[in-house]
Formats: sequence, structure tokens, C-alpha cells
Amino acid sequence: MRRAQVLRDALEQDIVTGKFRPGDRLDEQSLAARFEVSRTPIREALMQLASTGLVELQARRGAFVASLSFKDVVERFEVMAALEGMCGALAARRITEAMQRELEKAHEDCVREASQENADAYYYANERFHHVIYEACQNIFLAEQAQQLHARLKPYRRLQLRARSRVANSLAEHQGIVDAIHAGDSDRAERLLREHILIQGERLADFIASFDRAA
Amino acid sequence: MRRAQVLRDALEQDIVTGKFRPGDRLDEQSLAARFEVSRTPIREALMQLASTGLVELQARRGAFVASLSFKDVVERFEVMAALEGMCGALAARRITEAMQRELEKAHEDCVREASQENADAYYYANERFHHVIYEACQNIFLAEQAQQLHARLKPYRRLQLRARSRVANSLAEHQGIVDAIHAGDSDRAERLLREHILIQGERLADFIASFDRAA
DNA sequence: AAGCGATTTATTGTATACAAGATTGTTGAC
DNA sequence: GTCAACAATCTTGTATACAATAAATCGCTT
Repeated sequence: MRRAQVLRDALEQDIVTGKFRPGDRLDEQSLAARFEVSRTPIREALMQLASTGLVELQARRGAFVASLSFKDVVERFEVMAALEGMCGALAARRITEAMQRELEKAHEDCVREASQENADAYYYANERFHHVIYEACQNIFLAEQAQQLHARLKPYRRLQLRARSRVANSLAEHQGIVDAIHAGDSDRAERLLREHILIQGERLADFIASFDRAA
Repeated sequence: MRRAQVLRDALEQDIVTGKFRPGDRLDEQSLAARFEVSRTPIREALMQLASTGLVELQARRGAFVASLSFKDVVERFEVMAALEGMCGALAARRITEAMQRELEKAHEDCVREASQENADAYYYANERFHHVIYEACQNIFLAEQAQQLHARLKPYRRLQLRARSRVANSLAEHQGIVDAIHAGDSDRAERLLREHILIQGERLADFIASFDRAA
């Protein structure tokens, strides 16, 4: 695999996990020294990350870890709602039986993990649930776009408090979505998924607004 | 402005206008010689174009003008429908009076140009109409995503025959959309815009399917 | 002492040189 | 005549050197 790809993944990981924080400067030379490569593949990696919106390139000023304002986050969740709603609508019409089983299994996993106290395990089960829906829509491009935006919002989701009450509501919403897709009711699937995402967005925006003094 | 940016625009123009055709190889050296720069900014420009999906980078194989298959086009129009539908829904709730006037003016321009025989002028008036809707949604990120995908599909739209009957229908649809947004009916605006885009996608996909023997 | 300006310094942007891998052409054997 | 293997060549990927621009510091003037 190309070095720049490896560097891209490493940098992405460092940003997502919070090693680099929003607003941090990403100096090419320092990164080159740290990863023991030249500036060329570093620059390539930074440009790729810029295209996904994870870093911001300022002309002749360098690269910075992008920081989303309150408004930015709300905006992205609105787009996420549109994309994921469309995934649900298409999935309700097109989902295969195999995918249907996977979706039900993913939902069951969410329920099981929620009953445990392991917040991370629930987080990943929830992520899996949504990824199954992305794939179930049978539109590769749509699934890619949804996954990309989902990933872009990941560092912000990790900030979120695991409110137990929200988890219970979330599971109920998941059940409704599974039912709608199973029934082939594309309108209901779309509406429920859209609301599910927008609620998450509002919760997260509130949380960010209370912490993000930089914005 | 950075050279790479200029090169990016120039290459994009050449691809969109059909100077380079889907599947064409984009040799770094040739491009560097043609634009009288080194390979470095050429590579940067190609990577940026790859991030928008206009060119495809194959590892150790080079860059090629991306060619969308029948399925690819249909998929992108489905996403376009979701994004533009959301734009319409939000615009119906949030549009300013100034934007409302711009939208009506853009629609009137479409009607006027349609009555003339200048296909290009109608094409640009139509483009303007959709761009106003993107901006009217008051979600900058959503507007950017919609514009980017719109631009990505541009070279394929240019292939399309200007069927007069389709233009008449299109104008009627535009009128319905303007009315729905004006009435603040977000559900109707979303549904009408979505259908408007999906119809275009189907038309275009039929056309491409009859020509694109490579796919 | 404070503010403005020039010079220095550091960092990005571009060019070129080098290395690694892929493609293609040629040559030989079957 | 065809297929395969090897070699030559061409192209991408990376490193380094150089140029240009923006930030910062130091000095001068008021």
C-alpha cells in the first residue's frame, strides 16, 4: 500500500481519537519527521484529509485540524438525515432477505449491548446497525456518501455523553425502523430514520455548544 | 492563486467540455509539459479532481477520466434527489423574501429562455434556478454538497438531447416547486423536487445506456 | 515607550532527481 | 504460430533542493 494512504489513516486515527484536537496546526515537517518520511507523502495525506473535511488547508498558512462550529454540526446532521432517510426509503423497497436478517441481528445486538454497561460495545453495535442500513439500500454511491459523513461526525459523537434514557428511546426508534423496512413501508422508514438522526444531531449540538468555546 | 488550483480548474473544464473523454488516460508528464509546470502541481490537481470523483486514480497505474456506468448515474441521481429534496424542504421553511424573489426571477428566466430556440441559454437558466434553491435552504454544507454533485453530473447532462416536450414538463414542475416553497409547504416542495430530479435521472440514464457501449 | 517598518526566519509551494513497480516488447522454446 | 519468461522502458511514488510568501522579531523613529 502507498505510504500516503497509511499516513492518511494514521492521521485520521489521531484526529478521531483526539490526539490532535480541532484547531491544532499540522506542521508538515514535524509530521514528516515523526513518521520518518519526506514531506511529499505527508502533503498528499493532508490533501486527502482536506477533501473529506477532516483538516482545513489554508493557502500559504498550512493545515489545521478542522473544527466544526455549532452551526456546522447541525448542518451536517441535516444532510445525514437526508442521506440516511433515503437509505431507509430505498432499503424498504429493495432489501434482500439476507440483509433483512443482518439488520434484525444488528438490532438485537444493540438491545443486548444496551442492557450491559459497556458503552463502547453499544456504540459499535449502533454503528453496525446504521452501516447495515447503508448497504441495504443497494445504492453503492449513497452508501459511500452516508458512511463518509458518518465517519466525519465520529469525533464529535465520541464526545457525547451516554445518556441512558436516550439509549432506551434510540432502541425503540430502531425497532420502528426495522419494522418499517420489513413491512416495505418506504415513507415510514424514511421519516423514522430522518427523525432518529435529527434527534441525535440536536442532542449533540447542545452538548457541543456547551463545550466549544472556540467556536 | 496557487498554480495547482488553476490547473484543477483547467483540467475540470477540459473534462466537462469533453476535450478529455471518460476513460482517457491523464499522463502526468504530458500534462506537465502542456501546462509548462512540473509534475508536482499536476499531481495535486489530479488528486483534487479524484476527490470530487471526476478522475479515478489507480495505484501505480495513473489517472483516468472517470466514466460512470448506467448504474453509477442512476445512483448519483438518487442521491441528488435526496439532497435537492432536502434543500426544497428546508427552503420552504426558511427562504428569505429576497431569495424568494430571486427564485421567481430564475423561474421566469427559464420560461423566457425556453420560448427562444437557444438551448444553451435555457440550460444555464435552469442551472441558475436549481442553484437558487440550493442557497435558499440556509444550510451551507447541504448547498455545497448539492452543487458538487450537480457539477459532477454536468458532463453527462451535456450529452442529453434537448427534447422540447421535456422542457415543457420541466417548466410546469418548476412552477409547482416555486408555489410549494412560496406556500411554505415543505413536504410538497420536497416531493416535487425529488420527482423532478428522478425523472431527469431516468431520462439521462436511458440516453446513456443507448450510447455507453464501454460500460 | 510605543508604533511602524524592514529584515530575518520559518513554512508552504514548486521543481527536479531518484527509486520502485508495472507494462510492453522481444526472444526463445515448444 | 503461440505462449511464456525476461528485459528494457516508461510511469508513478518518494525524497530533496530551491523559490516564494507570510509571520515574527528586531531596530529605528517619533
